[in-house]
Amino acid sequence: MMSDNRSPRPQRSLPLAVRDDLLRFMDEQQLGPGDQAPTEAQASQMFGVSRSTAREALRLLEQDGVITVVHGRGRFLSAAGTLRVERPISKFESVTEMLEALGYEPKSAVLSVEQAPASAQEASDLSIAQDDPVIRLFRLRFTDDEALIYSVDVIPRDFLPGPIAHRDWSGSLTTALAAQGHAIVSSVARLRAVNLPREVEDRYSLHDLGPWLLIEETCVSRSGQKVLYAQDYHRGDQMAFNVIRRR
Amino acid sequence: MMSDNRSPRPQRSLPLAVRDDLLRFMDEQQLGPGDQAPTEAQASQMFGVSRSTAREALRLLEQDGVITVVHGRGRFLSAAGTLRVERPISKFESVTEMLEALGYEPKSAVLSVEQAPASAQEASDLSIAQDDPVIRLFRLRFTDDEALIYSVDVIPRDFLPGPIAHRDWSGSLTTALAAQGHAIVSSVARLRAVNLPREVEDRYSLHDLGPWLLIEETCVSRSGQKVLYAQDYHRGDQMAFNVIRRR
DNA sequence: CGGTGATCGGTTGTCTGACATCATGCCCCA
DNA sequence: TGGGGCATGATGTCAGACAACCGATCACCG
Repeated sequence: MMSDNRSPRPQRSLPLAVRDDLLRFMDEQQLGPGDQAPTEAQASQMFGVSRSTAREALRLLEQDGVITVVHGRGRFLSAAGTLRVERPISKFESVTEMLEALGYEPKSAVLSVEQAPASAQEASDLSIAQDDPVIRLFRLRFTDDEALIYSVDVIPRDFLPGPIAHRDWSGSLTTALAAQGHAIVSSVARLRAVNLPREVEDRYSLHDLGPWLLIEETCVSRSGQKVLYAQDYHRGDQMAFNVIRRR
Repeated sequence: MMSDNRSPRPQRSLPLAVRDDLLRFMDEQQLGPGDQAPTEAQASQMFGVSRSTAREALRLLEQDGVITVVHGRGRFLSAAGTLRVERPISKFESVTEMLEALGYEPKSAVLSVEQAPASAQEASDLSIAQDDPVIRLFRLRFTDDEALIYSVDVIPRDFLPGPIAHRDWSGSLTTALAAQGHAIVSSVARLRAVNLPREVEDRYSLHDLGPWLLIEETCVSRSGQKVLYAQDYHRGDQMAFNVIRRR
């Protein structure tokens, strides 16, 4: 029997901790697709939590596609659990975080910053009024003199107060927004294969770098506001993205 | 107060029904981002279910990014609810299904079919032994004489028995596999922006169609077997993919 | 008068126990 | 031997209670 030595730091919620315990347990037991996962009763006893909490933990596993539930029978390992994928795109992370996870030391060149009234497109994407002031930030991420990402970020002016001239824009926008109480918790993104816009190619000498993967992303803060609209052009020969798909 | 006229048709689970009721309710009330959603107590009373069920329904909404929960305060609408995401890529669908959902009438040209020993790459991707026999299927999807997708499908021979010469390869591979008891339930995909391989461009006259979005996808069946390795090249100017991201 | 800590009402998180519903396999009987 | 009822074990739902947390109010004290 396993002890519930989880007393010192709940920190994250109990169900999350139990979920991880369950994952560890099933990993140790070398369970494969089709095998039965611990039942609610077993899980609650194994880890010393109530059935509700155990049930919640199992539901988290179901949400991740690790198990599927059959009423009256039990829960069973699904095939998706065997597919481990690192950094799925469905997990939000900032460009900075992503590059660091890839082992790059992300350097960032600020091409320009400006404050301007929102275009119709931007206003629509950010659910603000047209001509509301926004900050537009053009940057180039690179490593070892190799361009990796050309990005355009649009932020409603209110979310990032203070003079734009004296801020260090080379750092992470998401942490800057988080410092203002607008931590990003989710986003909706759209992926397309494109060429870099001609004028960008010309202005920054980014010719002949092949196709780019454009990610247009609207980011939502914890309070439910759209705080950032980003267009990130990723070098196709350098960057790739993984995703788990389920029926 | 709302009545619980849900007696005749449970059908789908109770929490799912309550979730939809909640969505309708919040829509009628014209709640916007930042507004508070019904509490667990309110929801359980409104729809005549226990608090556990109401809680579960609210959790489903949270899972969809419609609301965010704050311990001790309540649940609040997120702007993500206003961003409706059609056909998120995390939801598995076959190329045929996708094209139909886009309103295309997918026509499919079989460029070639062959049986051959698996390459090292293919063997690794499909977790089979090198030189195990596989079927290789090269196709072009198009509509109105416009090429949309160039695809290469690799299937271990065992999963699709019978003579390969007399099969209609223009239909959906996933349904063919499902008919053999190998229905695809999940997959791992990798997205990249690329140019079409030179020899493919030349052979099929696919020049000057701009960048392509390459999706390399390993599909697994319910029993956990890897039954299909697909490379789908999507025309960048025609196809785009959406995804919801969460921290 | 102003700051500060206690208290309270509201909300989500967790626990306990019970019953309903569903799926399966066994046993008994016709 | 075949079939139906039933025991068993699993998830689904219900009810009630208490804990943890947050925000606002209010009384107290310097």
